[in-house]
Formats: sequence, C-alpha cells, structure tokens
Amino acid sequence: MTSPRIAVSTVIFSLQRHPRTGALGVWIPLVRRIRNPYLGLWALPGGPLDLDEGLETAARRTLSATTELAPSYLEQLYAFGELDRTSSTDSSDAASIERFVSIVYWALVSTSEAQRAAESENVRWFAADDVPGLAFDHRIIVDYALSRLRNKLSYGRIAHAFVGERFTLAQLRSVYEVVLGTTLDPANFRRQIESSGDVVATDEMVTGTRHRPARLYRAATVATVETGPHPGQHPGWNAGAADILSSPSTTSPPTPDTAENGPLS
Amino acid sequence: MTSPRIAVSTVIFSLQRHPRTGALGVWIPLVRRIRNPYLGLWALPGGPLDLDEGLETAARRTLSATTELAPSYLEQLYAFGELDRTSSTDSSDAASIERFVSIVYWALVSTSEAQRAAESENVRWFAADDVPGLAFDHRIIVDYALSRLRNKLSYGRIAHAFVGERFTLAQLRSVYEVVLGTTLDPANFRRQIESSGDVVATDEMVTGTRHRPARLYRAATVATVETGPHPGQHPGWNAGAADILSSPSTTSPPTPDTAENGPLS
DNA sequence: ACTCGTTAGAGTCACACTGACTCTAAGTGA
DNA sequence: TCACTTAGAGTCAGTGTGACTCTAACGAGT
Repeated sequence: MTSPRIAVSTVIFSLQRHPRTGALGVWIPLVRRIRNPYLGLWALPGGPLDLDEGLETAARRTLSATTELAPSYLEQLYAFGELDRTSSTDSSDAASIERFVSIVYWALVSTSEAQRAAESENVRWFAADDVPGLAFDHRIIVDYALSRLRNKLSYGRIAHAFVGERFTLAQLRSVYEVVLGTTLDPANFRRQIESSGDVVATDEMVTGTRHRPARLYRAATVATVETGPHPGQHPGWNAGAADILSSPSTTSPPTPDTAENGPLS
Repeated sequence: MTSPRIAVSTVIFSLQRHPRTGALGVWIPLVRRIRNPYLGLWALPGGPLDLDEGLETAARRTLSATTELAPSYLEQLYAFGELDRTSSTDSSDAASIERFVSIVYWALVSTSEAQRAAESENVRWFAADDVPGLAFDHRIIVDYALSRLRNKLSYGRIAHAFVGERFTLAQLRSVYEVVLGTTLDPANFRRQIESSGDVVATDEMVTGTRHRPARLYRAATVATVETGPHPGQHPGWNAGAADILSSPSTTSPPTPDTAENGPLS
C-alpha cells in the first residue's frame, strides 16, 4: 500500500487538415481536466489503473470512455514516474498532491476513425507541434511521443494505420511527408515501398481525379514474423476500417479482365 | 489506493567467459527469492517502488542493495502489468497473491564492474540464453531485454558500456560478435566504426601480445546531440572505470615522439 | 639471427541501394 | 483536340558494404 498510484494515459495521433490553412498535419485529441490538480487545463486522455485490468486494457478503456476512439495501432510508450511530474507550472492548490506514476501508450487512428472523437466542451483536437500549456508533464510526453512516431515511421510499417484499408501510394507518401516534415520523391518512394513488401497492390483504381487513375494498395498481411520490439503478445495492431485521405476520390470496381496483376505490358 | 503496487526490476547484462568452455557470452545476475511467491526461485533484482523516489532512482537503489552493482548504462525497458504475470508456472500457495506492475530497466556493466556482484548463496550469474526457471514472468522479460539489447546494439553506441574506458577495436568487435551471435570482418568493422565517429583513437597501444600491437580507442564524448529515444533527462549513461576484456594485455605510455597520430608512414 | 605464426590495419573491387532526374501513360476540363 | 496534372516506369551517377588481398609489427621457437 505504500506505493504510488498508477495512471494510464495515451497520446493519440491522427492526420488532419488545418481548418483554416488546409495543410495536412499531425493532430492529437486532448481532454479538459475536470478535477483540481490543473483543473481546466488540457491533458492526455487517461485515468487510474484498476486493480483487475491489464495496462493495455486500461489504455483502451480510458480512451474509449473519454474520446470514443478505438485505435488501430496501440503501443506502450514509456513509464513516467519522476517526483517532480506535478510541480513545474503548477497553478493549483499548493496542498499535498497525490503522486502518480503514468504508464503512457501511444496510438494511431485513421482520419475517418478520428471523427468519432467529436469535439466538445471537454474534448478538442490540437496540432501536435502546437499544443497549449498542458497539465502535469504532458507536454514533455507529447514531444517524446512525436519523436518516437517519427523514428518508428522511418523504420517500420506504421504508416498504414493513418490511412484507411485501401490507399494510393500518393496518400501513403503524404503520411511520411507530413510526419517527417520532408518532401519525398514520388518515384523513389514508390520503388522503396513496393520492394519493401509492406504493401500489396489491389486491382482497384481511384477515379474522379483530373489525372491518370491511381492504383489502390492495401497493407500486406503481417506474416507473423514478430520482429518488432514487443514483449509477450503485444503486436500493437487492431482491425481497421476504410477511409480516405485525399479530397476528391472514389473507388471503382475491378479493371478489364485479362491479366491477374499486370504482366509487364 | 485502489491501484496495483509498483515494483522496479532490472535486467543486467555483462560479457563473461564461460567457466568451463571459456567462450565469451552474455550473462546476467539473478537473485534468489526469499519470500513466498516463488520462494527459492531465481528472479531479477528489484523491489517495490518507494513513495518518495523516482523510477530510475529506485532501479539503482534496488540494484545496489541486491548486487552491489552501479551500471554505466541504464535505460527503461518496459512496464509489465498484465493480470496473469504471477500465475503460469506458479508453484506456491494458491492464496491471493498481491498484484504488481513491474517497471523494468535494463543495464550494461563492464566485465570488471561485474565482479562487484559477487556470487553467493543468493546471487548467481547465468548465461542469458540459458536461464533456469524464473519467478513470475521474468523469463519473458529477460528474453525481451535480450532482443532489445541486440536491436539497440546494431544501431547505436552501446557497445562501449561492455568494455572499459580504453579498448581495442578487436575487443569492441568481439562485443558485437558475442551479442549478435555473428562473426564480423575485422577490416570492415574497423572501417565502419572509425567512420561512425563513435570512437576516438588514443596514442596508447597494447603490448604483450604475440602479434602487432593494437591501438587503444575510447568512446567519443557524446556531443549532447541527444537524438536517442529518451524522454526528459534520461540519457542512460554514467561514468565508467577502466577494465580489460582480453586475456593477456597491458597498456604502455605514448609512442615515439614525432607524428601526432601517424602521418601515413 | 632468422623464420614462423598471429593479429593489426590499410587497401581494392564488385555489387546493391539511393537520390536526382527524365519520360511516357492516362485521366479531366476547356 | 489541346492543355494540365498526376501516375508510374526507367536511367544514371554516387555511396556504402561485403568479400577479399596485402603489408606491418610484434613474440616465440629454432
């Protein structure tokens, strides 16, 4: 009983367009604190860990309770447990504040799934690189999660989680560009992604654009190789529904008939 | 108060020679449980988190208390908090066992530093890939830490922590070979390490071998770039004392005089 | 004193990957 | 039918890497 209490919080990333500039960026939902340490400030969604639930279960529960979100990708980020986590910019009562150790997860949700986290008095989306003053040390946590996101994206196959089930390579490329803050050569990006095996071409194309139709791809079914850094059973992935990233676009049924996947012609 | 208790444990890696075969390998110290869940079994050094100490502080404290070790590299590994952590191979009383969330660190100690963890009735070193049946889910934790060690070694500049302050490139190479379980071409290894900037040549050489003297190197002073995945202030590194890895070797004062670092001749 | 065995350390070469770039395909809208 | 735009294939030079060869410099044995 002489142990700090445990809280579980989650940094949720999604790609969204800026309401004014229209620029695509990384956004996160925050919830307003309705209790006294840092009352009224924005904070990461989360809550105390129950006695009878696992860590990831707690992350999903608090996530669903505060934002209605069920992320397609969820992974543990870090355990924050220093003594000064609550002080810094503290503006509340100076009375004794109970100490918490926060076990923080980070999640990716697709743009359509993100809409389930409806904005309200107590829930709002912020650009990840431009958050207001947050409760506790949550600003540090968000920055760390962002760096982890960038780092992980450059190695692995996380980008799919931002887009829907079917996506064009241009959409996938824009995920990389937005997250990493760079621009990528379309041709080189195509070459690398296609040879990586992370992606499989479908026979569907996108029509309705004012240019040549783009082929739709889907994420390769993970071959249960499990090489990623996850102990035990946590693969991080979930089922995912379809949604779109670009502005004007619709999918269309199969192409002609002959040629199973395009025999070179 | 209705939260699981927190324990902090550490997986400590060190390179040691097998007492019989003489083969170099990755070893970890374990401590014998002296209380009832899993009494008598080997387990990771650790203990409950006090109310007034940070996570890393707790890791160092419990480490020092059980094994006398002060690791040169220490980093958080993962928080384990599933509900079934204590069941599996449980052989103790079936009564209600208190639930713990373990925040696990992993550490590297040099071969000489490792000798401070003297073997005793309750402390023993084991080959990391051949541990006995461990308490709780510690076997899973050890395996995960091993995979993380291998993964991290192939990217970063961790290898130094296994050797002393001064080391030859052959010693550093053997660290890689032992941890990764491969053999590396000496010439190519030299080329890569030297161009990586992680290492700086000294003007000292190793004599006493039956072949050409090898130059001693030291770890490059980290340029405060802090690109590694560590939130807040945790850089992971500590001060380190000198020690040797190979069998016959002594160092000798500077070389002749002319030539600051060998002008090609 | 000389040779031998051993490892240090420099250097070479072919191959694979990458970034920059060009060119053609295939749609929409005027 | 032309202009515009993006999809997607292809080319080419530079760079890093693995496999390999060659010389340097010690101790040990004869």
